[in-house]
Amino acid sequence: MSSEIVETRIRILEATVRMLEEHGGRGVRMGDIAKESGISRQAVYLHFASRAELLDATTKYRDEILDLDRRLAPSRAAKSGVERLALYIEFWGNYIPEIYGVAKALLLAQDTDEAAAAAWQARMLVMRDGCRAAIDALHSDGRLAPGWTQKRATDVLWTMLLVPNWENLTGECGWSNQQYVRWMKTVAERTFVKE
Amino acid sequence: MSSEIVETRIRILEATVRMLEEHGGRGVRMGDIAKESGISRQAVYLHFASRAELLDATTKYRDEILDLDRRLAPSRAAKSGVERLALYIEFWGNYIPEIYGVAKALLLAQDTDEAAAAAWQARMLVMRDGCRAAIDALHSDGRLAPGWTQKRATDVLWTMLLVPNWENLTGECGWSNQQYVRWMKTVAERTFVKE
DNA sequence: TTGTTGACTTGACACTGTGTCAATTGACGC
DNA sequence: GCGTCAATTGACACAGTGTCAAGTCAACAA
Repeated sequence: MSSEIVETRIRILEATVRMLEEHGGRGVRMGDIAKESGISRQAVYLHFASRAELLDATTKYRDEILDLDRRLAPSRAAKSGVERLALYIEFWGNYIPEIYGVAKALLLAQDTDEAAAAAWQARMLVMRDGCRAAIDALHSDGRLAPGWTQKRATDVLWTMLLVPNWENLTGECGWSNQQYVRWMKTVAERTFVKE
Repeated sequence: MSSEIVETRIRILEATVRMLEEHGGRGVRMGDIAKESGISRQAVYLHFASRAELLDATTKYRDEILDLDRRLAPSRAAKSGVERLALYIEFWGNYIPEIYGVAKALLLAQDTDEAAAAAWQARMLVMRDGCRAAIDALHSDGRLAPGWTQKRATDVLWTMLLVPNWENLTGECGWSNQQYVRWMKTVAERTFVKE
């Protein structure tokens, strides 16, 4: 039955998430994932053509499981640009730690793997859309600080929110995630909001 | 003569810089560097124990050649905290493109190489000192915006200036280096300077 | 002249991880 | 009983780093 195919596929995806989250996205090999799934290494390749494809599928699976859309709803429903900006940063800041392992693996695979780079980039462009929407809302309210074009402000907000920055602040600098969210909001407000 | 040893060593370092800058730090192998230096791959290992050691030595060599100290002088001589902050961002923003190839290679090697990770981290901690000095100067002047501790402001400034952010803005976002410098100054001033 | 030293060369090899291939097993439906 | 299909097993190609051993070659010294 094809439901068994699906079952194995999902078992692989679950195993991948588990391994990557456990090891912070580093040093997890195809063989490790196979072992964790309870199947042979080659069987993994029956379901995913390459490591990049597996990682890509895993991020999408993770978004589904974590109900990305529901999490995005508050920022989308915001009544002002200022609120939208704050809620988007809050969403993203709380989302990163939940996807960090998988995201990091994809981020690392970028260096050697064309397909992984494309998958990560696509993902980041989706995140950029959220930034753009927040900046646009701010602009519509007439609250975008003088000097910024919408494109330029979006670029900066997007860059600020990139995973390596979260990594540096919560890792190297020892911040809690709550601090990250609070201070990114502060920086974004001081930078982009008029008055 | 030992001057010949030095000559070969420097030839390797020069070749490494050339190759890395030319290829943006990606896909340059020990064999490529050897070929570019006009020696055998094994001869490279007579001078540098590992790829990480070579990359580390190359960044230090690059700093020397580019006269890092002289470049840092203006920000160190600044008469106010506000000026120091601006001059430090200007220094760093103009320095990154000159070391990008080598820096990127070290950054990439981090994933697989413990020693490379340590070398990069040490380098970034030196950069952090510059950030701390700027924030401290701002604080001494009583111009650090309310809400910031010196540590927290340093963390944020440091993170903002990390290479991946420069990479994203000048690469993905298509900014010129001049724009990078100008807008990072703007963000830093709005974020950290009182009034 | 011969001998030593030391940088460098050449070629083989170990190791790791990804991805491929081919032959085989074993369960299930018909 | 027969075909189908997921999965297994084991071998292998490939890339890149790093190691090892034997040999070359020039400079310098007695």
